[in-house]
Amino acid sequence: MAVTLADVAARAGVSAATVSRVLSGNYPVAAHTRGRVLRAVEELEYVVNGPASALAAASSDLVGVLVNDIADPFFGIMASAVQGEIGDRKLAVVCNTGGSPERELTYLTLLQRQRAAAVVVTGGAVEDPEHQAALGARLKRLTEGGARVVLCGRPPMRDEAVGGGTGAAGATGTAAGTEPGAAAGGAPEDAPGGGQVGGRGADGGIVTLAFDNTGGARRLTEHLISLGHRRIGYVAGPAHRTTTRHRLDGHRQALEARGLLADAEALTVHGWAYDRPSGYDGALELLRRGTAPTAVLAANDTVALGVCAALRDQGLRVPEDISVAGFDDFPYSVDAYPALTTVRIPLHSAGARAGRLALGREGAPPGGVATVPAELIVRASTAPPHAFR
Amino acid sequence: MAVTLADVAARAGVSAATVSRVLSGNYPVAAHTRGRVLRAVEELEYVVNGPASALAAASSDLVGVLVNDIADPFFGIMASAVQGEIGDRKLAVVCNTGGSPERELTYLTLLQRQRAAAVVVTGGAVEDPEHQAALGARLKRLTEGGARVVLCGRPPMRDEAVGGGTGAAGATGTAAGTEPGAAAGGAPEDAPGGGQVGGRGADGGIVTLAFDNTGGARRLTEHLISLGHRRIGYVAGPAHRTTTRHRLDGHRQALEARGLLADAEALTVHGWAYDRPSGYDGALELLRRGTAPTAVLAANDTVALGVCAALRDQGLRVPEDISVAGFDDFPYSVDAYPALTTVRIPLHSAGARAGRLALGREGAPPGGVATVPAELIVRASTAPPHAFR
DNA sequence: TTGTAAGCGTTATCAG
DNA sequence: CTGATAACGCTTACAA
Repeated sequence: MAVTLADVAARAGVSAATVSRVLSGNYPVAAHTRGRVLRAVEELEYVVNGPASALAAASSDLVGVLVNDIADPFFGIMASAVQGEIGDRKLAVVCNTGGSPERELTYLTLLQRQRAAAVVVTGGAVEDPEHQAALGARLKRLTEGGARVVLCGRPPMRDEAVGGGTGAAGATGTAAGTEPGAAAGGAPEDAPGGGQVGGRGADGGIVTLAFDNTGGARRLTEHLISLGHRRIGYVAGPAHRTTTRHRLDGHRQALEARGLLADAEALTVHGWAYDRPSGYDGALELLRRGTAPTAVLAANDTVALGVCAALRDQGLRVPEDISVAGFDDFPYSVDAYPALTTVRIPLHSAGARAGRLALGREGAPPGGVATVPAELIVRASTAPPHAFR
Repeated sequence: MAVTLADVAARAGVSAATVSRVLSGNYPVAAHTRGRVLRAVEELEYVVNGPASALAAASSDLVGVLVNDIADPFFGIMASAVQGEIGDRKLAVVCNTGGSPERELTYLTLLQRQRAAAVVVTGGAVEDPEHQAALGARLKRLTEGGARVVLCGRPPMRDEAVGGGTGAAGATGTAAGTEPGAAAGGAPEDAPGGGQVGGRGADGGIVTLAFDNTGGARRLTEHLISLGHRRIGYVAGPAHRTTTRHRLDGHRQALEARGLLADAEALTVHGWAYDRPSGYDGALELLRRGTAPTAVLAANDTVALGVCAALRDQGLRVPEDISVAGFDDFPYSVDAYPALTTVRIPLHSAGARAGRLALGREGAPPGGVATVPAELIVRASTAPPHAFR
């Protein structure tokens, strides 16, 4: 485990500096000198010492990607897209937080330690002010250290959390609430307009790609209502997470607009995760609670599959007896039985954009925040309720 | 972007060496000294400089994970399991090779440059001797540099490729062929017994977790034959990949045992990838080729979903008109329509084991090679052909 | 265009 | 148990 720059230099009959310059390629070197150096590199099978060069250059070619679980398609697709953008020159360090706030912080510190060039944090945030503050602090340190930070799939950090910018450039974006459409339904937590981290352009600001979870959920519930459903169950994701709440918010906005909000509470259950068992158990719980709903919304497609399985096991047909809808439009949702009505979020393109943003290959959106649209996809798992047939 | 060890040392009124010792914790330090140091670290929000310590210690805490595509559940599940094992102390660098040999090599070099502590290479290998040689060379360099290398989901490297061990310890394992059961069917390429990289115990040898693709495929085809199928189509994966070939091998072994090998060739098509479109197009192609098969086997579950979709679009019912089976038993395969008959490979536990092996937390299996079993899972997508009903 | 030399921030070896 | 002090291998002004 040897062969260093010096060895190559010796072999090529040049100085170490020259070899370094040839290898990094950002400095003029005579063609024939470069040739000799390159040959020496080949012959010696020289491979740069990453840590050493990172130390000297005060920068590494690592890009951190925080995900809940890389095996979950929601995160897998985004991570894959990020990876696709950063290509061969940078390396993606993916960290499974399992949705744990502590691990999120731990990994952020680990990435800072590695002097990561950028960090992409994917998926919803935990809505604990304390954690938000700690997170903001970590993120701020990261950006101060020169790392680019991109949030993909969660709302922007509040200024308080991330400790204000240099002042001047930190323009308050145009969005009124945490998420588009949030104002309409009046989720109390969404409170004050503004107060978000602005896009300090290409310099160290945090850039956010928020998902329109609220709007998507609203349209989904509107679809169900227009089909004739009045009692709509909801197997939500884990509580205290932005994704869970925003989707619920959208659902409730749609209900409220039709005066259906009254029993929303009784028709909602929270799962422990965005997984199939949560859907299965949630559906059973909903069925247990007296008058059954005519339709069930799930936290996402995976949960919806669990809901369908539970319903099937109870002898109920989907959508004849009860409609089911998911969220996210995972690749396999079209092949499920029945094909899932859902809300598509362009995870791949969002992840790719996050990757470009992380590399600085794309400019930050105005205000540092962009919203990724969510599109209603109607398939076979939703139909009018019995009464309407 | 400052605060170094020296700063902490100054603040705590000790030497840099002491701070280093407190932080790495592997050296006796007086309790109260440690306390002072720790407080200083807190106050200064000190974060170790990873590259610097990696340089000085000649070791990093990065573990490389090579996958075709992290968005593919086959790889996502394994990567997640690896990640789960390495936990917070090591960081997983996941590299999407897209199945490209060049990128595989490139990433291996990149990981060597980072002085990765270990590398886990997942999924099938490309069966090009030239590439195998290049790959062996890279892997050898890696192990020589002290990195642990684990192959998960592909057959062991040949000794030639990886350039023999120190001799003595490189015992030839007990397996006879590249994969268990391979000998029975007589795939010519599987040729000579032995010749594999032995398990040099805990020291730098390459450890392999091979999947029993051949055995699984054989059992799957036997299942179909026992159902009464005689014309079995096969939408295989990309050619020249071990996974593709081993599964095909198993299929053919089963056919040959019943004298059904004759039109196997005409009933086989190769897709471009292990994806849905390949399944869709492959099924169409199969239908186009004259006498339709009564059952179709797919390269994996994702491909099988594509096959089902194509069949459905052609007005054929699965399994009434034609049976379909997949491979891998992805989480959603049970929820597909119809629920997929498939072969389960315990991807999660295999990945977890690979992770432990990579960390040296688990001893290498005898011979350095272990085979992960594959289990036939019969569900609704396979049934007797018309003639047998 | 190329060489020289001073760091970069830790770890590890030796004394004390 | 603690403190100097060399490495570690590369980058980058600064010279030549």
